[in-house]
Order: sequence, then structure tokens, then C-alpha cells
Amino acid sequence: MNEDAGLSERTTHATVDDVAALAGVSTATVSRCLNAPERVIPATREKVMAAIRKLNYTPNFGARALASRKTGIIGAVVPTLENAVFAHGIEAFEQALPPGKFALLIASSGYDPQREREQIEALVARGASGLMLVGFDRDPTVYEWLGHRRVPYVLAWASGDSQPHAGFDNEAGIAQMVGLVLELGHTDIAMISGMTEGNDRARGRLEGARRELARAGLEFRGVAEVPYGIETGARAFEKLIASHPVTAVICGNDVLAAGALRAAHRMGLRVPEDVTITGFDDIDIASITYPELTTVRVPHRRMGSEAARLLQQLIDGKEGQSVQLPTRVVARGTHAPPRRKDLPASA
Amino acid sequence: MNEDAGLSERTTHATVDDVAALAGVSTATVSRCLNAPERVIPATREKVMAAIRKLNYTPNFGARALASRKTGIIGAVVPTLENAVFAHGIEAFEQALPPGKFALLIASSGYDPQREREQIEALVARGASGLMLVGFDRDPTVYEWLGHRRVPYVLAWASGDSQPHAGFDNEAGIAQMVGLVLELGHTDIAMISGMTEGNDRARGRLEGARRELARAGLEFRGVAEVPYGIETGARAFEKLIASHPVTAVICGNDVLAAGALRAAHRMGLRVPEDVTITGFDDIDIASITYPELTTVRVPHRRMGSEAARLLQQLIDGKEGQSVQLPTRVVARGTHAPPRRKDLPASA
DNA sequence: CATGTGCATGAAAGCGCTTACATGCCCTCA
DNA sequence: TGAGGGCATGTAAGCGCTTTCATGCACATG
Repeated sequence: MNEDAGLSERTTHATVDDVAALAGVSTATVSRCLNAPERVIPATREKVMAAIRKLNYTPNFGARALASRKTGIIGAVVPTLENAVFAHGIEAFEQALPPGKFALLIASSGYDPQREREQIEALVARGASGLMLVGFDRDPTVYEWLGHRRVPYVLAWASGDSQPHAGFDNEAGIAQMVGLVLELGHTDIAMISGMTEGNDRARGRLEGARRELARAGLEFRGVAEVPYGIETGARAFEKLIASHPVTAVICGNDVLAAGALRAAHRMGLRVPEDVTITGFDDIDIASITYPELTTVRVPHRRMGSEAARLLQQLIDGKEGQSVQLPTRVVARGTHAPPRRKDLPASA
Repeated sequence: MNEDAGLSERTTHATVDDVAALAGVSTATVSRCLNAPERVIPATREKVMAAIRKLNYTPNFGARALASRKTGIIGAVVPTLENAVFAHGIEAFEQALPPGKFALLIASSGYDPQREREQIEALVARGASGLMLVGFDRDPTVYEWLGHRRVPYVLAWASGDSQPHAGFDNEAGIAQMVGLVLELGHTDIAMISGMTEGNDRARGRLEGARRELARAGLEFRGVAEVPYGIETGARAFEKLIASHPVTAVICGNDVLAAGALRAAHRMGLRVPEDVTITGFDDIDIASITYPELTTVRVPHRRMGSEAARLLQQLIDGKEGQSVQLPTRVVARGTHAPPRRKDLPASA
């Protein structure tokens, strides 16, 4: 309360000045010890480190960011972490960031473009020096804003775009799957797609499937477009089956497919004997359904780490190389040739 | 390069000074417009806002943090986002944070205590003004460090602790499930547990189950302790079944249970006729296995939002009230009375 | 022995914002 | 009508760090 100025170090956090004083050096030297140790002679460095330890000093983040003009914070906006695809991708993304150098600020948009925009602005306002975004479907003004602010970004789960991205080809992926179903002899096919508005992944899959079908002179007997979820997938399947005589149902993702599969069980349909059901993504649940799900394998984790690598290059001011990862059909247990119409079901 | 100072606003970011100059007010007023608009007369505020818009101004994060001593950043360290339980909890946690006021810095520890500690320090170094941690099992020095730094924190998925927490009672939850299995008449029971070291959730479940069994004068015929994963659950099940004559397998979580279930299918065992399998958590996958999984429902999302609420109170300097959420058994399709030993399997 | 070179360190000027305190105006009330 | 009070705004002092430039020393060189 009165005389002892030295005590202030106990009541408030230690600063560079305290460390410098204790070590008998200048603040510049303390700063160098932290940011460029090789520029300080070992003897001095040791003194400084000892002082730091003794005072339990940690640099103030705001001051550091202000003076150095970097935060070491990277932002990511995903639709939702409840979708395993994004959770896994983000996890890989985070792990691929150099530890100690960057930290990850995450926000979710709930598939709402307006909210996504707010989240992007919030992350940048919080000092994000780079952004990871999902897909390329968004208002051009967002890109302009980002450009104006000079915030580097990478689009994950996106492809074929002129923007820096790490992704895969949804159309090609689904085409592989439709190809397999066609080969099996199916002609009465339906699709359960995710919501396509503002979602280029879902749209790419739906359109890719339509195109592949068209190449064989066919078109879908029915298409349902529903929000992400097991329950929505299940209900869509019920409706589709009730109104169309289909032998195969292509699903836009594994969760929808899992829902469809459950609905099939509950309706007493045998899979794959009575109906073929396929997924997309090959997340964990694909291998615990019964039968195990035939789906399209997408390297989500690899994509996450590639996105991290790319973003770092961009942040470092280098020319980043976008990557397009391959997908492939994983043939498990939910596909089979269509039941021949002229035979009894039990044949 | 030479005379036109006004141009600097084009080459660099606008600052409060630029805004103040354009609006014809002082920087203090600009700051007030942003942080306490009600303290500025509407007419002035409008002028300032117009200037802000015109200059496309965004406050500098570092400067703001330095001057105001707050960052609006909250940190969370989870073992991994690949575990749906944490992904969902974090998602709820994030959504419960007042939008615009806080942003979420996320790091994952991969269940490694050392790495967790580093991540905690990294988040605090990045300015986190509050932390969400998983469970209470960690080196006491971590808590000391946090206390010394005056960083408020909340422990999620933890319970019964003196620390601020939002969680549920693992022992009580598993006891409910074991109770159900005992009621069905099982006496030859095994358990597949998650790794218990440094993981109080897994340990609580294992010990809670043991205790409940002991109350009935029984003990496990076999216990496997394996890392989180479908595959590990499957292999543990195979081993357990091969070496012990059990009729029920209690699993420490749904993923392990899903693995066990798949292994059972592959071994030709019928569930639940030949063997009862139970899970814990009630994540999405519990309702897409076949049969659907009998498990213990845990309100992970609710827990995430309660944790957010609690942490905010703590950050505001209030006395936070910990919460303990209830769990309950969800009886679906993977439980049944044991097959009577004296009857043929096909009875 | 004078000069040049390189390196470790110090001095001090900001970085862009917030905020305590000061100022001046307008309105109220006796 | 004048003192007092309240309110909107301005002034300016930091917040704690990084970084440029200057300094001085040790050593090599002619």
C-alpha cells in the first residue's frame, strides 16, 4: 500500500521490464531470448531464462501481437462439428499445424451463410492470420472482404476452384459409385441427397450422380433432398420406397445411408437382397452398420492436414499448391444385383 | 513514396485515428462508439459509424487486448475431436458462448497428459481468458499454475470434484446399466473398458461396474482395457469370448460396443440371443447398429452448454454453480436374458 | 599501431487501442 | 439570474512488447 515498490511484482504479472531488471540486461535482450535465441550469447541467455523462470514470466499476448503484428492464430469455420467428417478433418488440421507456433480458433456456422460470414469476421477480428473455410459456395463479397483485409485462406472440402483449396472431386466420387450400381444391373434408382443450397459438396454429388445416370440413358426414379441426420435419412427412405419401385438408393453421405439402412430394417426389407443402399464419405459408422456400408472413401484427415500445409504456405507469403485427393469405392455389404422382378422374393 | 500522407490509408489499415479524423471526433469517442455506444449521443455515433464503414475499419486485435486487458478468447482442450462425445460437447459449448463476445480456441491432447499441459499453456499464452478442460485427472501443478495465473476454468465430463465442473456421475450411470443386466439374470459378465490411466471417466465406469457387481456378490469373468476405437473393441470382444464363457459384455462406451457388436456378427453370434452387449454415451451410432444398442444416455450437448454458462460466470468473477447432469439407461435391442445353458442354442 | 569488421547488447520509439480525468456546455432549481 | 450538476466529448497517459538503429567491444588486418 505504501513504500515497497518491489512487491508490485507479486501482485501483478511480471513484465519484460521485471525480467530485464532481474537478469541485468535490457528488454531488447529479453525479447531476443524469446524470439531469436541464437542472436544472444549463451551466457546471457542463461541469465535471462533463469530470471524468466524465477518470475514465472509469460509474455503478454496482446502486447506481443501489437508489436510484432502477428498473432499465431488460425481460424476455421465449419458447418458443424457434429458431422464427423468435419470433426475429423479439423482434428487433422489442428495436428498438422506446427505445435507452439499456431493455435486454432474454431467457429461453426450451422450451414447458415449469414452466420458463417459473421463467424469469419469475428475470427479475423480476434486476430486470425489465416482462415480455413469449408467449400467454395459463398457470397463473392466475403472473398472480396478477405482479399481487402489480406487474410489468406484455404478452402477445404472444395475442389476444381481457382481459389486455394484442398479437396476432392465430389462428382467423380459419386460417379464411381453410380457406375458400380449400374454395373450390377440396377435401373430403378433413387437418391437421398443432402441439402444442396449453399452446399457445393451435396450439389456436386447429386449432379454428378444425375450425369452418370444420364450417360446410361437413365434418370432417378425419385430424389429426396433432406437435412443431414440419421432420422431424416430414414424418413426419406420410407417415402421414396413407398412411392417408387426402386432397387437401389444412392445416398449423399454415410449418415443418410445409415438412416436409410435402419429404415429398411424396420420395414422388413433385406439389404442388399431387396434393396441396395450406398453411402459417401466412409466415416466410422460405415463399418458398424449391418451389413457394413458400401460407400465412397474420402480421405478427410489427409485433406485436413493438406489444408493446414497449404494455409501455412500462404501465410508465409509463398505460392501455395492446391491439392485434389482421390476417392474410391469401398465395396462392403450393402450392394447387390437387383432382385429379378419375375422371380418370387424368396428365390 | 513522398508527399501524400492521406494515401497511407490505402496502403495500410485504417486506425482509430483515421476514423476519428474523418468523423471529426476524438479517438476516445470512436472507442466508446465501439465499446459503449450508449455513452455517445446518436448523432455523433452515426457520424463515427459512417466513417468506420467508409474506411472499412476493424479494430486491431492486439492493441485492443493490450489496452483493455481482455481478449474475448476462451480455450478448450479435449482429448480428441474424433470422439463424437467431445465433438458434440464442444459444438454445444461454442454455441452457448455469447456470439460476438467470445471466440473458441481449441486444442486436442490425444489423451497425453504432457501434451495437454503444453496445450493449456499455449492457449493461455494466446490470451485465453478462460479454459474448458475435460475430466479432473491431471497433475496438481497444472491447477496450481492456472491458479497462479488467475485463469478461470471449468472441468467438463467431470463430477463430484471440488473444482468447478459440469458433468455427470459415471459410476452411477454404469451402475444403472449393470443393474439392468443383473436383473435379466446374467451372472457371467465381462467388461471392455477404455484406458483408465489418466482418464477418470473410464476409470469411474470400470470401478462403478465392479462395485455394482460386487453388491450382487459377483465379479467380472474378464476385463479388457483397450484404447478407444471400433477395431479395438472388436478385438477385445473376440478375445474375451474365446477365453471366458460370458453371456453379457458391458462396454465402457458406444464405440467399443459397436466394435464388439460387429465382432459378434462376424463370429456368428446372435445379439442379444447369444450375448448381451451394452454401451455408454448414447451417441448417434448407438441407433444405427443392428440391433440398435442398449446404452446409457448422457446429455453431452447439455453438458457443453452448462460448462459454457459456468465458465462465463467464473470469468465475470461470479461464484459459479457446478452442475451434475442425470444419466439413464436407454433400453434398445442388444440386451436379453442369458441363454439357458441346459437348452440347445436354437431353442 | 591505426583501422576496419562483426557481433552482442542497449536505448528508445512506436504498435493501436482504452480509459481516467479534465473540460465545457446546457439545463435545473432556488 | 447564478450556482450546481450531469452529460457528451476531448486530452493524453499508458498497456507490454518488438525492432531499428546506435554503441562499444574484441579481434583481424595492413
